[in-house]
Amino acid sequence: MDSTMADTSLGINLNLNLNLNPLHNIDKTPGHDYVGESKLSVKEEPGRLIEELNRISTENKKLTDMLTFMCENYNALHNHLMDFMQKNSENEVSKLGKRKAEGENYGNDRGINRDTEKSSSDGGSCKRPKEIRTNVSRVYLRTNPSDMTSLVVRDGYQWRKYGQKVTRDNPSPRAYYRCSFAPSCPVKRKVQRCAEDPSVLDVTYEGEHNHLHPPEADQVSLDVNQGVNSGSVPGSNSISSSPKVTPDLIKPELRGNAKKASQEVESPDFQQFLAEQMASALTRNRSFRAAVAAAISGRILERDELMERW
DNA sequence: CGAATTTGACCCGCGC
DNA sequence: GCGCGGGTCAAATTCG
Repeated sequence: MDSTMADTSLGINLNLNLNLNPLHNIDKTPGHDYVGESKLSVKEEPGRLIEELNRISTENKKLTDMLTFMCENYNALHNHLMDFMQKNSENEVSKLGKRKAEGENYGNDRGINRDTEKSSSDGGSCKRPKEIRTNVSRVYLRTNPSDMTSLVVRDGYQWRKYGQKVTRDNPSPRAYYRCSFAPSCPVKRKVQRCAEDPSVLDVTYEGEHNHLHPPEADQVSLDVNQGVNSGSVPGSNSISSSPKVTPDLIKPELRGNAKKASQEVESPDFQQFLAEQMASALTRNRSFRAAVAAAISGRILERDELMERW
């Protein structure tokens, strides 16, 4: 989950009411004159605190519910996207015909396996059946129209380019990358500009990462050529409207099983973790920080005006 | 100077 | 068998 989780595109409006209790927004630091609660008697204080605690608890519960709801929506959306992408890649394979479907199957360690493949086919009829490549995902990214030559796509993983080719059906070259984050990682990536719309990059991922996603510090949001909007492509097979492209190609065993995950989601620890993650994601979001800053400064100004009137 | 990228050569499967 | 095209290799070059 990243900062995009806070996106209103999920159809959820997180009304972070910063004016819940204006009294508590007032700065209580010793250096400031504070006029509000000091008039309360010592007897009234515990009751008021309990009341306040209850209010916060209720609020916390509401927020947790909203968060859970958002997560459910996100997961549902993610599943839809994956189904959609899988269906499209299947259609593509059938369209491209037998040759391509088979040709892509053995792509991986082709050079290494050449001999073994040959020897296995020497027997004549006992050719090794070529399995259908299932872990192929395709992503389209809109790039900056001012830079139509670069094929750099940042998705958090570390890629090493090992080839470039001009293909027959597309005048723009296709770049071949291998995942170099882990030496043994078999994942490959092909990047090519769309023939119809050169501002769109067609990124094909093949295989499963046998390692976890690189640490947060190494991750860069997928802004092709830095600071460029990625987006949907009308009429394309699959779309990437998320600022980060992290195809779900990590081996299932690394992902953990779904049942365990759902149990974890139920646990209070996870709920707290989720809330923390959300908070962290929100605080990383520039526009959110700006909104908070504006709201806080608004409150401070409001308080100053009140103080002046007093 | 080491790592990453470029690029021409090569390999292999497929269609004719 | 030959040519075409996609994919890969590896030496040369560039970059930090």
